[in-house]
Amino acid sequence: MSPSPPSGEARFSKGYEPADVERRWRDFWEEGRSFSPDASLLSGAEPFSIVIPPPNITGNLHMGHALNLTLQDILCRHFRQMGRQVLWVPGEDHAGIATQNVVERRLAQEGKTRHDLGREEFLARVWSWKEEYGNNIRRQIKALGASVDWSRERFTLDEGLSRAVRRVFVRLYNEGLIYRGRYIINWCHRCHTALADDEVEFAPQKTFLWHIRYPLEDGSGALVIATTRPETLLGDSAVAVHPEDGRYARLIGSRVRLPLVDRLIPVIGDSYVDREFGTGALKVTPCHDFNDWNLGQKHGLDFIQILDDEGRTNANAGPFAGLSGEEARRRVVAALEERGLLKKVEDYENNVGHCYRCRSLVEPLVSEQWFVAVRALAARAREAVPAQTRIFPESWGKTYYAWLDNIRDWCISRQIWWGHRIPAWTCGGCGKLLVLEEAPQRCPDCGHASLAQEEDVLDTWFSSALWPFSTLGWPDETPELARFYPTSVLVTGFDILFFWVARMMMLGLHFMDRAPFRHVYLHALVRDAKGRKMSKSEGNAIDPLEMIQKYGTDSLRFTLAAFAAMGRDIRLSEERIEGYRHFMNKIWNASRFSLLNLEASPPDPVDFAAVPGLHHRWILHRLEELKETQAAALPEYRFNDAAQALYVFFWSDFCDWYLECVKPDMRAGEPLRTQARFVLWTVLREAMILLHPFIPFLTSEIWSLLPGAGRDLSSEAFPPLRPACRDAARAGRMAMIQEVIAAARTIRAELGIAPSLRLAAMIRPRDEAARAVLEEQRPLILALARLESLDFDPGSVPRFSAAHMACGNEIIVVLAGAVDQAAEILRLGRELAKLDKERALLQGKLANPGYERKAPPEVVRRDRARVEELLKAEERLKALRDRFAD
RNA sequence: AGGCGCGUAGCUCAGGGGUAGAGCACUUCCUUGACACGGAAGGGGUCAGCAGUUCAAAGCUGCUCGUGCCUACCA
Repeated sequence: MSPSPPSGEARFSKGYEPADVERRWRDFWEEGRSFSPDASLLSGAEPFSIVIPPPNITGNLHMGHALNLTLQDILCRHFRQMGRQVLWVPGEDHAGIATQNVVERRLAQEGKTRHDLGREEFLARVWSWKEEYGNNIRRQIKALGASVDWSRERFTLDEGLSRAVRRVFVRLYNEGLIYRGRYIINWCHRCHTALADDEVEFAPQKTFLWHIRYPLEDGSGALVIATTRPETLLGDSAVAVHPEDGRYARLIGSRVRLPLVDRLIPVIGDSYVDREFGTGALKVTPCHDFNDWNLGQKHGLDFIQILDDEGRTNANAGPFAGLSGEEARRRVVAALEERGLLKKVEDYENNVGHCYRCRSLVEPLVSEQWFVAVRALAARAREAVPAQTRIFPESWGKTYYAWLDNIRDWCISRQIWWGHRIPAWTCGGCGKLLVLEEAPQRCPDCGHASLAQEEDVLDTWFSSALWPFSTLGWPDETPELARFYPTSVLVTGFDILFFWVARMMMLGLHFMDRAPFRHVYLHALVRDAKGRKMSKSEGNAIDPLEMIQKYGTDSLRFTLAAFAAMGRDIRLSEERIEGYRHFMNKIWNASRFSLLNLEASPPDPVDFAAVPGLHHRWILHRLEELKETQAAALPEYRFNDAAQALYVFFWSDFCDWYLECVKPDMRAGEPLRTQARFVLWTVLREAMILLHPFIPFLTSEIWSLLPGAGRDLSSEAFPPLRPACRDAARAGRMAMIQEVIAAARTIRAELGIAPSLRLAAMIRPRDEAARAVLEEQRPLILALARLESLDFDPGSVPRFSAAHMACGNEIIVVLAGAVDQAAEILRLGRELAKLDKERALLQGKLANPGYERKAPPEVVRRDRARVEELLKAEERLKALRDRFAD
């Protein structure tokens, strides 16, 4: 069955028009549930499974998604052809903070905040956003032609996945791997929530380094510290110096008087302090700096919090209480200056953290949060690479290890509403903390019924971390889980190696006892023409949908595949997409030509290994090589190699040569025509199969028009290998014919002879073997070089003629008299210079004493033969030139 | 500060020990019954620089210069 086509001429227009074709095939694939492995048949063929990196529901797909989906789709379609049972699970991510921000921004336009609506109504608003944008994203995944199994689509907040999240949370809690406590964390004042370490992005900022005097307790002077955050001195509880710093060592154990606050704080020694930086003395504010927090723990210092979760000073700030951070800084600096405690102020540039979702300033804050103790999980995730999971390209392994080796506990609670609410309740009676999968009715200890659930939700990445098994049905023991876990490969950008990949590794290993993927393929980031990361906010994004509209999905897909060389970023250029649209058109027209020369039913079979035509044997040989390249490249994620091989095969070999060779056959009688039809049909047919994973729409359309095509192409198997068609010797003979034809064309072009003019030509073969081949292929040479006649072994070369060498064969074109002889002499001179240069290079190489001894024999033989050939060619060309010069 | 990567044709990029490739752009000719989104023939490159390894280096090694990214506790 095929989609209902428009009939007749419209179906095979002169140029390929993707829009209509794509729409029809999209509908067809969707209706047919073509890509849904039957659950009752989950056995037999070896499985191949991928879980989609779920796009956020915050907006539209960008070019990174287009790349990601294209590469996965190529793999899925390829392995389907290879007979594997393929499952590609689609889905979307609820993207906690990001989505909440988007919806809050929309509310702000109505002049409301989420607090005006209340939790329940706000969540209803987010859900309706999700419906709208979830559909949008689904449409776009379909637009790209992704062969996902929509019947198994999941959403990180759907009922099943929520159950998985609660199960995981409770288990980890009971195992002591999740805990709650007051710690210093990253706090985004704008999003009003905690962030994990990797959700903070650092950016340089111009600021000042304030040098402040802290008077010694005994009044004998002052210790000068340098800081970028003078206002936090209100919460200082020590000054730290390096224990071996000659300037300060004697002060360790003494005390200094904290300016403005007048509190006595100790001077401590710690080798953490960098003697070179600033004054070599460091103020320690355990509640407002990560390092100071560590020092505070280590040295048992006081923890004095002076800023609240709004970033405003609290009662601990004494006279400076109730101010914004900025205002507090201004006033503290002014007060210090007034008292003569500000020694100097330097310009300074430092790195400050920003929220990866809203870009606003992130500051350390001490608060009560939930954490995952990751050390043990991380160790296991580290061990699993490469034992269970191979990373491509391999070099990313180092980065993966480094991150896991230095990992800190993962802060998983977020003070927002959109997400998985933490399944923990506090009993209003006895205060007991209950961590349970389902809401309890009453406290098991005291029987009290007033139980308050945690307000916080989980980090979005917590639910994403379960994706490879939660989407397959876990915690239920589903057939899908048994069959498709671990998945075959995760295809994703390296930018979420830590956020996502490492965490899936940790939780997958912990809960499934197996790493979630056999391979992780990290592809490039798509950047703009200037090499910047494409992003909506920067306004430099190339919209994939716009490209699809302009050039067609297949053009975009093929471009992305051709660009997807491992370990390198992609700078997408629209010109390149346009270039590959031309390729699509070429495929379309070559098929159009083929179909015009085929009949309604498949041609009668011919024994491939016995077809007489050299061009047939050659193209069949090249086809075998192409199959080999593709079958080798795709399992190694060398998409660009496969794409390039397809391009060269189809355009250079098939269109430029084979089709031209076949044209005379089609005008000839039997059996030539039948043979040509069968080989042409076979090659085109198999080329469509090989191209299909890259450009599914165009190939499906052509397939549906091919005689005897049968079912839809997406369920067609990889073409059978034909070892008997591999014939490098014959392919080499064809190469010689091609060169001879090119030689005649070169003469024609360079001497400006009209293409319409049929020329008489002569040929002096290199040797007897070459003579046999050339004589046999005389009709082909006549046709493609547009010759009137081709004589072998002319007794004498006519006075008006031009010559060119091809693989040691001398091609002589007889000119019609009125030809510029001087031009030919010049041309021969250029040709000679070229040959001479090459020969000199080779002879130099051969003259090297070690060469013959150490180089592989076939290389030496080849070079020798080439020199011979060059010498002969030069000799002949010189003779001709001399004669013309007379 | 460490780690990773990149510097190849005018531009965007493949390739990778044994005669330099693609797309776009450029020159000339061609509407030859698939395709002008095309065909044919060309021009254009000391493959960043230097030194090594090798019979042979654009490729491997080291250093230098330029450039990009990631990680990190420089107040």
